[in-house]
Amino acid sequence: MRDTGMGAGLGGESLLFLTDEQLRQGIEAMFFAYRGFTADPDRILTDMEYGRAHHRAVHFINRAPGTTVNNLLNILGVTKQSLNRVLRTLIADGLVESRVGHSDKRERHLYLTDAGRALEQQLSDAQRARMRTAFREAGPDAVGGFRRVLEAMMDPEMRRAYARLKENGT
Amino acid sequence: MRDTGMGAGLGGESLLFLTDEQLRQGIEAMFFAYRGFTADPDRILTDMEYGRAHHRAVHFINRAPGTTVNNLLNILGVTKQSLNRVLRTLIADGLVESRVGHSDKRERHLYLTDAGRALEQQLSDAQRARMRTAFREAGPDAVGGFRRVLEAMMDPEMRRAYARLKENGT
DNA sequence: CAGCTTACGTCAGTGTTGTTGACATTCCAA
DNA sequence: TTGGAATGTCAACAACACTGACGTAAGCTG
Repeated sequence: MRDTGMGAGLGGESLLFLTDEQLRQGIEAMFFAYRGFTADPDRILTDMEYGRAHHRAVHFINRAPGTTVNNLLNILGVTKQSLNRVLRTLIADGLVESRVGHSDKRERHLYLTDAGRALEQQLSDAQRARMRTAFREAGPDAVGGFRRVLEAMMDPEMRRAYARLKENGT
Repeated sequence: MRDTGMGAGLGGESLLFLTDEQLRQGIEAMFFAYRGFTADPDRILTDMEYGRAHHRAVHFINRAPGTTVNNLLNILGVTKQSLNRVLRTLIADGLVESRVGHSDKRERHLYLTDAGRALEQQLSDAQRARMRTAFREAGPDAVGGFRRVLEAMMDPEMRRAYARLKENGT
């Protein structure tokens, strides 16, 4: 762990800091913030035939074009049957394209079509706008802390998936 | 907005900071972290007959004992039909008590029973443990940033609800 | 008091999203 | 080549959200 990196002088203070009340406030902050986080895309999606699951699929396909169903499954943390229902409608509506794997024909590689990219853009614009406002309001210093705490809150497996996507984007 | 509060000297840097890539990473961090955030209570709840909705109800009733149904509705952001289904089972199972209002007899005031408090304790222990570990790992400085960004991400209405609960806990 | 509103509960119907179970196809290795 | 593992699809079901409609009790107001 990185506890030692905090310096000995902070030991007492950090213990004092983590009162039950502070932790409870952190929990509630996560709850309320996540609501805000999903509110804008949700509004857009309900007008269409889609839900939050479609948003997630579109987001990560855009993020890692050519990804396989199995890979997407691990990232999203749902069963393949659940994902498949979503993918089926997205493919039927011409937002996602599924190409049979070249080397392994069992695999399907997923890509956004132009229409899919347009939807992703619309959804992500709304979500990024809120994130941008929040980052600006909280100040540059806060953003690092925000990201560090969130990363530490992830399950190790998800943490690795997150890191892989970060590299992807660079 | 509070943009001006950041000082003129940070303008360029903050603009540089908020690249699309940074924002997308923030979005993905929220997604993965929220999964971790709910994972432990979810595991406990599936063993019982309950779901995440029951957890939320129990959490906020514990947090604001004597709260009314209407108040809880606003905090949770669900329909009364949806909340009622949850409350009905919790009351039937003896985890929540519903008392008719003293001054306004239309209102029902909600309290946890001893059994309800026990469940809340069990769930919140797990969730707080993860939060504590994350806070420790990220360091004391990060916690402030974490909270500031989350608060800025909330809808104004939820922000007020959050602030009210914070005062409650003090 | 009469009529309107508020707070709460409930019944019925629907949609999204998760689950398990069963199955087809493809790959690979014994 | 045969059997097992991996990948993906189809079908049925459960949880939990939603809307809409209705009923009851209590408060408020003219």
